[in-house]
Amino acid sequence: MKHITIKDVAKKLNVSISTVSRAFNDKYDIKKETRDLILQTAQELGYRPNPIARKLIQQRSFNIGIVVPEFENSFFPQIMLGAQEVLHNKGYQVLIMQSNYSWEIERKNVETLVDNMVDGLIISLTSEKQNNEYYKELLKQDIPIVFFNRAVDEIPASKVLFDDFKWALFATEHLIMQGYRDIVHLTGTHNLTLTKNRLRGFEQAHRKHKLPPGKIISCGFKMEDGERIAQELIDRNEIPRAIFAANDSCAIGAMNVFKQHGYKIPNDIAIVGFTESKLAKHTYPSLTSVEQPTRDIGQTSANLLLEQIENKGFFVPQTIILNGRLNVRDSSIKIK
Amino acid sequence: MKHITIKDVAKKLNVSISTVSRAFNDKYDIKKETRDLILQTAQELGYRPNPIARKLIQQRSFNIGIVVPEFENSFFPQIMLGAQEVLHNKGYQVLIMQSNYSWEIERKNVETLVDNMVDGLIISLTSEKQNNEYYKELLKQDIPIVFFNRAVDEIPASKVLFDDFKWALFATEHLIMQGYRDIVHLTGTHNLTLTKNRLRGFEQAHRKHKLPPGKIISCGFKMEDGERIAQELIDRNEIPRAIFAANDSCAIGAMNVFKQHGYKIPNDIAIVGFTESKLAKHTYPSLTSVEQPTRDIGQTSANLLLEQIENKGFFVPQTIILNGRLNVRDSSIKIK
DNA sequence: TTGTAAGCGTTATCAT
DNA sequence: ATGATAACGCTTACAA
Repeated sequence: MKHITIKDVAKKLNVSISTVSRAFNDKYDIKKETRDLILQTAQELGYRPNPIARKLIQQRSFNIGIVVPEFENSFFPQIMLGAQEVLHNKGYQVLIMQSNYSWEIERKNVETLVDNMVDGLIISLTSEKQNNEYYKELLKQDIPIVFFNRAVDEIPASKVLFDDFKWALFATEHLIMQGYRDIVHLTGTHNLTLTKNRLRGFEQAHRKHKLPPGKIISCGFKMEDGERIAQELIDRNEIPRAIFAANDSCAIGAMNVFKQHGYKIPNDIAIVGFTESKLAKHTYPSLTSVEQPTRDIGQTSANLLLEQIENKGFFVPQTIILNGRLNVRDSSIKIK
Repeated sequence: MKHITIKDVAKKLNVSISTVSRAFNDKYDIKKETRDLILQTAQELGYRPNPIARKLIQQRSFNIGIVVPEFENSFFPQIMLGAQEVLHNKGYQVLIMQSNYSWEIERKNVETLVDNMVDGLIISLTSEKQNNEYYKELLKQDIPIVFFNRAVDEIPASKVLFDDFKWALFATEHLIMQGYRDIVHLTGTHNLTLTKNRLRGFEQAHRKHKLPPGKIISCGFKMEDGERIAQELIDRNEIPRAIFAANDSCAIGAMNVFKQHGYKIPNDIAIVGFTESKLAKHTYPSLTSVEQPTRDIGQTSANLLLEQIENKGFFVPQTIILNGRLNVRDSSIKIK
């Protein structure tokens, strides 16, 4: 079955295709009656202007592309919800792609989106090294991009970020204030800026409170990472009094293993996570964690992007840093 | 900055645009040397064939659209991962859109995807009523669609489903075998086929074991729904001995409220959920639940779609029903 | 107010 | 093996 095109409508009414086109694009002069007639018969015929053809000529699509590493952890989904809200309101449709934490796939994703002529991109980087030149090239071609969550200084684009240093400092301080000493930090994936910043916060907290530096263990962001580290600590009989993990998955993985081995949380080991996951509230005991303003991140990114789309050519890249919250729960309460 | 087009490459090498085009589409005759030369200079110039133009003429895009209600619960994300795996392997890119449980947005999503000329669609319906005529129309236009999770009989398309009846029966039987009586079923969202099927399974289990019919409470799929129902039961002092909830969120919501009021799970109330969420393993106590083969659902849907794309015109809609698993955990263990 | 025709960046059908 | 040229479905000067 063939698609109904502008020609079919034109033929049916014995008008030119430009007239039909005009009926669908208010900005031109056209008699009200003809327009109504055209719109009506178009509807009857089931005609919808083909946006592919439209894109080809107008070079814009009213589509926005979002690329995220995954959406299993409700962190990215919530951000996308926030972004979608704003973008829908402005008449944009949102195309989402996931990179699966692979920079090659991320690259393909972005290319696909660009190929589809999205008007702009919202991206959370998977790698801080691999695609930088490519992104710079896109930016040079005046394709609006906003990065969030993970970004790279050398890419001159707008960014929506979180102050990992500050909140890691707060999270660690919280443990210190509760009276815990001998705190171990389980770091995130190696080499990531946010990993480094969370680590810096951890260290700064110790300095600020004139404590000897805390122990640092390279861990990772997955539950298995936390499980592995906990097992190693148990095997080596080096049980810390408290743990500050670089994210919730890792914290929960460690917590589970400790629990299985009979350790009580927080009585034997207190634990604090980072980047509030849906799980934190529901684990036993519930997990103290730093919450990021996910919805706000999405909205802010979208607004920044829209601004950039509207002032294409002469806009100044902005970096917005949003605030979070420390949700104190049972895993780190003060023990008597 | 202007986009580099086929013309730029042609001009640079003093060949016709058709030759350049041929270099990019193996199927035509072209001298190896010219092709290599063209490909190389194209690379240097940063030229990539514009897929929009390509789509316009070829009427295909090697893009597949997936529409889901949400991706906060890891259920849909895992399915998409499975689908993406298969589709990437076959050279397709995957565009994802979320309907937010609104059939209007779902409609817009599908329209956007069709407008972008995706070669096929994988959809989980949000409503079983609202867009049916539209989908039938698309199918008539030979647009390949596979529905999964939620589908409607009257739409003649391929479907990948789960046997809700059977697994609700198993789940309920599990409670019965553990010795629990006075079981209450918290149903899912009203009017959905899967809600009805889970309910039927619950009832059938009672019949099969010659028990008086269990109590049924209309609940919903959200955590708040479960919380509300639990609160009502407590207020009315109608504490059941066991609960079979239509999904995990609802089960967990109810469990939390009961726990807050001092009830022990499963000693006072046993609970079984449905459709394994990531949470189930981590709640306290851990939640017995029916697990759907999410990854398999995604892969199967993708394969069905690819088959359909390749045999466009004459294919027979298939319905594939996949198997699940009951993960027995602490919330429903036998009490002494 | 409406029609004509050029053009968006490709591919595909002819010739050559 | 390569080049002209029509076509894909639409928008938009320009002409009428």
